Amino acid sequence: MSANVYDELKERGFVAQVSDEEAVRKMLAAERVTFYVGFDSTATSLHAGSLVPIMAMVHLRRAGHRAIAVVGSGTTMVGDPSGKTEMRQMLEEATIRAQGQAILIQLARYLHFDGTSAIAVDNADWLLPLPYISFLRDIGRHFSVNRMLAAEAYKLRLEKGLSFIEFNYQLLQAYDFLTLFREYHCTMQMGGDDQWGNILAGVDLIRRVEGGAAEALTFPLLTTASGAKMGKTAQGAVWLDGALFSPYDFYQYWVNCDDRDVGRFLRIFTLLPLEEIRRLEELKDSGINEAKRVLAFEATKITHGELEAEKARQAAAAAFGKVGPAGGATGAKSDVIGDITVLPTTAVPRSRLEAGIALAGLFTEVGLTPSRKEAKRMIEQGGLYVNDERIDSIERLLTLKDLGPDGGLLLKAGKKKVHRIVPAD
RNA sequence: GGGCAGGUUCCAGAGUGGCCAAAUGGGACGGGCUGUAAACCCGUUGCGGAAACGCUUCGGAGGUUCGAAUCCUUCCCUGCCCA
Repeated sequence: MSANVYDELKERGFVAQVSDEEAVRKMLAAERVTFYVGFDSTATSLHAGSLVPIMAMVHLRRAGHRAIAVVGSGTTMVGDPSGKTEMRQMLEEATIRAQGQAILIQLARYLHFDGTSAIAVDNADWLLPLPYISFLRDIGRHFSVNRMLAAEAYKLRLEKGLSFIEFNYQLLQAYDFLTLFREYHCTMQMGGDDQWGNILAGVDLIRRVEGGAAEALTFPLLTTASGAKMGKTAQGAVWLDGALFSPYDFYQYWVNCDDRDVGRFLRIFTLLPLEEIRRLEELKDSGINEAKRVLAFEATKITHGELEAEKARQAAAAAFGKVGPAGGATGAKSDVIGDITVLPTTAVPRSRLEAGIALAGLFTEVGLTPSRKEAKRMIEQGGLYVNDERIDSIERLLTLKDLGPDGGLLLKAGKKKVHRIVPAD
């Protein structure tokens, strides 16, 4: 059992706040610690932001500790008001349950639940049957409304309105921790920094009710250097589910990160040794793209597997390898002219190509542009390309003549969004 | 339950009968410069149309009017104050 998991986590940037740093460090060095992280069942998939707790769990588990992943179907029915401006949309119980199941399956990919060193539970199992009055008497009496109201997490909501149901969230999360403490001797809860108050409430509750000692650790809420929330793009969340967000796009998400974020991201989202990361951080100017490719490959490998990561890498190399007629300058690395066929592809009936296809429609059809109107606008602005050649007129039709030697052709929207078209008979 | 103030396009926020597809700012997107980065500069930002123009939008439903985001009725929702 490594003596330094805590220090490793800290050095990698996983630690925002800890209840008692010395106690946690000692505990993690001396014994097999059971810890937990909760995940909301608000969607059918987790997104890139959730990788922070996931990776922390992976590190701890590798160091010999026991991980409990709690899917929060019970708490999701209530909704956490912490740091939120508005009340969360109420979801149906069946929906929440189904989403919880999906998330559990997703988590299994990283944690390989075996019932002993990685355990999966759903808090709906113990929260839903709770009897109201005895819950109030046993648990509710330990909570001070005065203190809750003073908490920073509720400040926003006191201005905008906070309903009673949400006000109970903290009690439920604290009760989760108490339950896990009792059932599994779980002594540490981790979560995003916005969960600090909720986690501490659990630590307090364990002390008051059981006289037990438990610890809290939070992760920094990552934002990108440009201020955006981690794991969000203009199109929406960076889902971990390949069906919602393709491995190729996932790979590109990391490649396109801000220079300033590369080091931080390598530490958190990859398992590369720190020495290797430090070496990559030394890269400057255009060399830093090499570090980004490593980041993208490693991160994609963890979420989608090595095969998908490799495909994504090759597709990116193909799309940005500067081999097209328009690419004057030679690309940085001409080692791999990647496999172009792994790019997102749509087959179009040959007859349509014979007749000639209006481009604005086709770009929209394959999802490169949201509407024909937008596609036309982009053509006017010189933002759409066929085989790396700028489309100069909205009259332009796509025909068989556009097919390249490989039998397909490439559509580009902007410099980065690519889609391959192949004829179908 | 009573009183007051509100619900506008991705967000914030103007607009109070025609000049409104709707100011301004932010965001986003495209172009330029670069390194698939940042910063900066230019442009775009409801849908359809090559265009003329048409269509759908201002919480929901109904109504007044030649004409409504703007007026009336009613319903839903939010905030504040009082109970």
